[in-house]
Amino acid sequence: MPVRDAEATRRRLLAAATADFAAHGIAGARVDRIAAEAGVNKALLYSHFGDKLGLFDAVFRMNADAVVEATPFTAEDLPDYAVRLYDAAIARPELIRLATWARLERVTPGGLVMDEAASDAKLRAIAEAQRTGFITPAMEPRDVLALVIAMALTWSCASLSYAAAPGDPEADHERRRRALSTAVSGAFRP
Amino acid sequence: MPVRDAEATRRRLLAAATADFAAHGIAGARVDRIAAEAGVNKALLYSHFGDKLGLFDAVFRMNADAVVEATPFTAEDLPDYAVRLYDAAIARPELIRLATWARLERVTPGGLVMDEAASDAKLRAIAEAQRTGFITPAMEPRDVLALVIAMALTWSCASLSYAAAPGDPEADHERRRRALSTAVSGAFRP
DNA sequence: ACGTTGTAACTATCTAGTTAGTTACCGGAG
DNA sequence: CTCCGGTAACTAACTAGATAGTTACAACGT
Repeated sequence: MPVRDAEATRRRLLAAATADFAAHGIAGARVDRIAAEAGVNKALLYSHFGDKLGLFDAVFRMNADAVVEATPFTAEDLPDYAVRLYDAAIARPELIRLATWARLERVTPGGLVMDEAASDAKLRAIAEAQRTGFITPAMEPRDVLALVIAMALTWSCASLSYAAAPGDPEADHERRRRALSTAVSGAFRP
Repeated sequence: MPVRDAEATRRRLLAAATADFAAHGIAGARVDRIAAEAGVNKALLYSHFGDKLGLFDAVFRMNADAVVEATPFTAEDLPDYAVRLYDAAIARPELIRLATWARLERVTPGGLVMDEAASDAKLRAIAEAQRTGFITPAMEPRDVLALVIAMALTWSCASLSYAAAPGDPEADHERRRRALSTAVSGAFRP
């Protein structure tokens, strides 16, 4: 590999920035700390990303795409989708933190993580599952989707009720998965 | 009223600090801005609250107590409790934001808003409602409570799925209340 | 030779927290 | 009633360090 590699530099910056923004938020993150952690000169960071906000947006977009692609949506089996989302949120808390910072410090209302296309596809799948009797037709698809996601993130690191600790015994996780599955199953039964 | 009133000064500081912390978080809030907004000298702020974190903790405790007392818990009617919590979250988004900042920047795992006593009382009420057949005994009370709260906050300003806008038409709120009520009702049915 | 990649040092501004001193209030002595 | 002294409430100005962003210049590779 070459001594000079703009692409690799960019990746190192994004990795360091992801960690720092997830830990401290936009206002709390430090540009010098990120550059030092990445082993990159600060001026180089600015030439790549413009400013601190530009760096945050790049970090957020990258990670939001990753998480959406990582957990495929199954409208005809919402409990399973919820459980997989629970696992993803526990396994990668920094993504949840990043999204929460973005919500608080950047975009105020509306959708956040998913783009229009990803969201639309899920909504259509829910409508179809309502027609075929997997999901109650008593709610609008967008409310079904929002509720399932909220339920899956009940114990996430940004939860206002009760956040799971990283070192919780597997039995706790298993108990929550069962509770979540039961609750989702009942909540949207036709 | 006296020209000098330490208690009134304290209240003005807490009010200004609540607004600033809710808007910008701990790292983003500015001590000078808070003092100026309250019309209080900065040194006075420090004599009252020690430092920035001390001020935040005072602000958070005050508001957390207020919200817990404002929405009484009814284990035998969880859908109604959820709807009242939804309304509270929409009406006072700054409380939700404050709690979310606290979660991200201060306490990492475990409970957040409620103290031991308030939480215990709710958990016992849920256990009782499980015995009397209002709530499924298939889940532990703590999971029931966490899930209900998470569901009620599905559209709150800190939601990762879809945040309600302040100016949403009443029809949207009504639609969400019905969806929430239906979902909660189904999720914990025995 | 020349654009891309990289660096060290710098600046202007901001920020939490402090200090040394001033003013209103209040209870008691005269 | 009024003067006095102590104390609590309050203030202007300051400090030391941090912070985002810039500049002028050097080295690499092709």
